[in-house]
Amino acid sequence: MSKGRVIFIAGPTAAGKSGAALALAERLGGEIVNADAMQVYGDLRVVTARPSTRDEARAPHHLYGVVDGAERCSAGRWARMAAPVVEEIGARGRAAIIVGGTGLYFRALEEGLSPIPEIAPDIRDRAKRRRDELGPEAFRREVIARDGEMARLPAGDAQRLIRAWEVFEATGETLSAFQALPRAPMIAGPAERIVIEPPREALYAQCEVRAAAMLSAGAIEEVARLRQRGLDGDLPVMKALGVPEISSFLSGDMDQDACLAALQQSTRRFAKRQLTWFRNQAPDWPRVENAGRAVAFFSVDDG
RNA sequence: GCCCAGGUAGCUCAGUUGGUAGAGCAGCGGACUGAAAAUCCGCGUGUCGGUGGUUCGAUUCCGCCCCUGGGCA
Repeated sequence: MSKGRVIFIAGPTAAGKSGAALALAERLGGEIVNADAMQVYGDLRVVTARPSTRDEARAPHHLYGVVDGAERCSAGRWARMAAPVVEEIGARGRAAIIVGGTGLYFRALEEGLSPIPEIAPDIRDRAKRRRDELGPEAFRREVIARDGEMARLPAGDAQRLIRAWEVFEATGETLSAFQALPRAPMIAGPAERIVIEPPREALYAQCEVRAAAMLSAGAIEEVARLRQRGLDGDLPVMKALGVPEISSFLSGDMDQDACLAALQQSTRRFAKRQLTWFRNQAPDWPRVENAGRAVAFFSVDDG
């Protein structure tokens, strides 16, 4: 009946994606797969608004909290985990409902990534050190000298320039040469896709409600625990929305009101960036304006 | 009621010796191939409270009115 169905539910934070996925999983007898870059980390439950254990009991959930905060996930690593999970769900004759706000992850899964070898972490450290010693401008020039196409990147875009540098350093080939190679989708068959895109004002209001709810639901304790691990501030977990803000509160640089305001603002800004991403990078995905419509959208042509 | 001080962008304010105005914050748009809740790039969005007057020209000067603070009664 829902055999082999692969459903993508994307959209900005606080749009109601998780709830839609759960309702749909129950209705279709499906299983849920996380496509959110931060919800993969075990350390962050409250702060990433991960589904509760109660929700997780209502339908199978995959790839939530599966990576330790001391490690780095990545689009590639996630897609390599997700592809077999989706495959297995299909083999069970159930619908795979992939839900999250990380557009790049959906893209990695349906289009594949360029076949670039795994690069040892110490090479990235070297790239960072190199950028520190040369300065942003000279570092950019060094990257361009090896890979002319990287001239499109401004000197400030440390992350992409470091990536280009490390790929060349590790492989002797340019990043753009790899990116010119064909990519292979990581899942079979087309997925049914949707973007939940609520009106801006309503979405921002939801962002604010969510931020406030988080703080009174244990986010502060969660971040305090994370801080006790003494992890490198450069790790992805340390950059999740709420972690920097709550850290400032915990170290006394901000009072709780300022912390809430800061968290609300970064949540709004994040939602805006997501809207921009989907608007321009996924223009052909159908749109609905709220979670309820997303559920209805996939329920109609079931079977 | 009278006397001061103010009314300029969403907010806090600057400024124009008369030529329709600019900062910070907020906001908006864009880029996006293994850190993507990341990392970048770009953009002032305005009846200068209202209304008359003087002037070639008023946000600026003058009159009146309205509003907000503070003071005196």
